[in-house]
Amino acid sequence: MQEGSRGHRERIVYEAAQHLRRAGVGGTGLRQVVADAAAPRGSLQHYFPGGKDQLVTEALDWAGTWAAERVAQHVSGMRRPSPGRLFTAMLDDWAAELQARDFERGCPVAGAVVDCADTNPAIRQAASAALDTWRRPITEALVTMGRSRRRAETLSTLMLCTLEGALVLARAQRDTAPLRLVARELAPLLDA
Amino acid sequence: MQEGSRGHRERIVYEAAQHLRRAGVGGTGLRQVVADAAAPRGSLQHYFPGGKDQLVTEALDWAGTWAAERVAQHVSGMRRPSPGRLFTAMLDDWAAELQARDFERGCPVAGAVVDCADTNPAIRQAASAALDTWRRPITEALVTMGRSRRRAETLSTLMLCTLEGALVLARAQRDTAPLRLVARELAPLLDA
DNA sequence: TGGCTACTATGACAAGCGTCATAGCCTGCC
DNA sequence: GGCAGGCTATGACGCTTGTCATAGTAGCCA
Repeated sequence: MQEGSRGHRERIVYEAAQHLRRAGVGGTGLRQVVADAAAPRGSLQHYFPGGKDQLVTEALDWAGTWAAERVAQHVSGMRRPSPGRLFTAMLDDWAAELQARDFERGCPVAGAVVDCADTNPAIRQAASAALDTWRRPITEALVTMGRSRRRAETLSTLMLCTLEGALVLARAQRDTAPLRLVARELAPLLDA
Repeated sequence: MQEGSRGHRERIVYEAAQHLRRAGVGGTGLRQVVADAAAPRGSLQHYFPGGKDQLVTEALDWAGTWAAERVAQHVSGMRRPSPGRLFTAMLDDWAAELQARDFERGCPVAGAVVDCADTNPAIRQAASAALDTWRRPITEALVTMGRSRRRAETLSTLMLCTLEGALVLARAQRDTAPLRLVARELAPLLDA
């Protein structure tokens, strides 16, 4: 049953990430996570002997690489690539997700940072690493689009900042308007 | 002792807001709040019969008006006002705060949204209201600086989005670089 | 067959949480 | 003086949390 086991482990990590998106670290209960993952409770201490910290850390890792892959998909799916178009695609993606799930889930990294940046160094570090993982493919794409590496790093950081903040505002007012607004306003600057 | 009493109430609200900034709603314990406020525990059920929800709501209200006043101070303190300069002043303010407190505290609104947007309608609503309270003086200032009202609304939203996101990144990597970066990048666009 | 390993099951633990009930203080007013 | 009411003190409740100890099961390999 190695397949089933690894399935359990992966499902737990995935479900933990989804819980982070919904209610942050403090609002994520381990019993609920395993229940939603349809995994046995015993798997927790078997696969994650490091406890909640380990699980949250792995969830952030997973989220970072997932976001990076999503960026790659956007890049490869663009007919005429440009920084502004990439940014717009990412924002559209998030807007659709928020809309579809009734603003239930935001960004797991934000959830971790807001709850743990000052209280849990390991989780803070994992959140920072996840942001780097997410930002790297964006930077690379911008380089491919002709920006200098230095400029690309700056723009990718700007994109992530604006995206994260727009997510907060959007969830607060249950409206995707902020997402669309920042895409519209920033695209020209990114393409300049 | 009416002074002392009102002092207690206000200190509790203030301290609750500071706890929100540090660890979000889930990480804020009421016993710790009253202890840090040097207030008696009994004041909780006396002043806040609505429980934690009421306290968090009032803390967000307080934070919103505080932020609005801070904006007004920045505006009135600027020799040659411009949207970009206002934005830079706000970001500098936050950067200094993060630096001084070792990245301990972020934005209370973000803490509330990330933890409660999907689980607590009252708090989500209070967070949204706080953002409006914060954004209004910014919008008004931009109108005074010659922008159309419609344009001012757009720009103030953009400013808040970027600020909130930059705070998340800055706390994640314990570096004020994102704050300085977005100020530098966005100022020209705001002044255009 | 027996043992070793991977995984699961379950109950218990201490700690913390928000909330509430109850009683006591202390001041001001009649 | 005596009563009323704003405020405080304190203990307890029920619940949930993360963590752990312990036992149990299933499958592979010798």
